[in-house]
Amino acid sequence: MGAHLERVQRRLADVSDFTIGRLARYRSVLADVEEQGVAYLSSKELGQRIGATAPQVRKDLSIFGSFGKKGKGYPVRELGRELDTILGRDLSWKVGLIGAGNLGRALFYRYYKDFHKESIRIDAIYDKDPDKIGKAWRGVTIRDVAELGSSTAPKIDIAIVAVPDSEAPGVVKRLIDAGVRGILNFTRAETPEPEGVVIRDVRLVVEVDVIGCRLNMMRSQKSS
Amino acid sequence: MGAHLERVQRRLADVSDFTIGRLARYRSVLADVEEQGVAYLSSKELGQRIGATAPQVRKDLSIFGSFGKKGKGYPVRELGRELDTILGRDLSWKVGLIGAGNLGRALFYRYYKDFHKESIRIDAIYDKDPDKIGKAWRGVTIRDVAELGSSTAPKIDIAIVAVPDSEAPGVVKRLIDAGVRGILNFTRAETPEPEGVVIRDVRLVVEVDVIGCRLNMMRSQKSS
DNA sequence: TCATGTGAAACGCTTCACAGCT
DNA sequence: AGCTGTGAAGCGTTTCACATGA
Repeated sequence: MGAHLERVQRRLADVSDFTIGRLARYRSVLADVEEQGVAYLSSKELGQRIGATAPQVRKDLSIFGSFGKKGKGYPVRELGRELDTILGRDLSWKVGLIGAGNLGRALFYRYYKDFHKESIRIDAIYDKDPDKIGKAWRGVTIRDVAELGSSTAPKIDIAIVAVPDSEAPGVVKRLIDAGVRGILNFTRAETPEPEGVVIRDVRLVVEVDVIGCRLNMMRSQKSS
Repeated sequence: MGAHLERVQRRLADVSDFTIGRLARYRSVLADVEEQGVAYLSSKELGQRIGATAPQVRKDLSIFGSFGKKGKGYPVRELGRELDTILGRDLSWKVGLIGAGNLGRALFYRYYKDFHKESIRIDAIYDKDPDKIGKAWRGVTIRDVAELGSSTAPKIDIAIVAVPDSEAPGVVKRLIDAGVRGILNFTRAETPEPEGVVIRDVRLVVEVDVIGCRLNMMRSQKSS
């Protein structure tokens, strides 16, 4: 393993999810501007694209090394590749979708559409409905969730969970037993996060509640 | 306006989105346990349900008053109503969906299904596709986005944006012009957040990247 | 002059410890 | 004994100011 990669991985250990989220968005911006033929981007420009300050961008990137050229900015292409490594994208994780209902289908096609730009592809789909099992979306066959973890089933690193709320706890348990270590959960279910497993939740109702609360807040400030 | 409500609104002013997000989840838990006939819940129990510590729960709730009974815990029903007020749920915001594609449909039915438990209902849908305009989902008619802001169109407080990425900037601008003050964005687009407007983003690709990065991190820790 | 990289300060969130009530 | 409410401490993140280099 190269000395550089080793340093990246050591430093990665104490980086927050906030920072990682921003790194992911920097990468996405860089992919966009690279396509447009831009060679250098300053921390200010990069920050503006995602609503972050210039010092924030510099701090984030400086964790892993000195990629910028003073007086010029950051080399778009080079920094993009660097972020691919930092984010672990070069390991090309296998992403699986659990739940082929309305939401599952929507997510599948969103990621499918983004693939050209974002290089994240769902390459396995699981459901428990016999009517769906055996069908395929864009060439990806829908398999029986019961197969999960069996030797015949395709291996998954990251699972996107879009099953009904009531089934989520069981599904998550099964995923973890099957060796899946990363889970993106779209259900209301609260799932314990065992050591060595990464779970992130997208809570649709909470998102709307937070917005409603902020609006409530603004209303009362104005009227006082 | 009552003195109590006034105090809630003053304190709301300097509360973080983290706290608001937890308040929303407490409310959701309380709705669940109220249905099961539980009368009191301790900060410890409430926290466990969402993966928060007991002191965290107490701090969060103490911002707005003293709702608990020492030695007993928090009265489920009462605290639930209180959180409804704090979150501004009693104002019953009008929620609109922009974009009636795969993702829009999925979100519509998710919220529709949750309505019984969560009381968030999408009551207006907009799209630009002539084939979709005029159709209805569960009795909610799909209208032309061009109508947005016109006097004939139903008023929206909070918009859920699920249009293609390329159209998002224009749609968001139009929403703000039409007086919408809360936006939940599911596209990759980066949109400036003008004073007085609340925007929250759900970035599907970033979520997967963060998980991938954490897995990368764990891998290298183990192997060293 | 322009923009990076970075230690130090500022800020905000979470945890802790314990007083106080039932 | 059990659990809440809360000031203070601890910890982590962001911002700032400036030294450094092109």
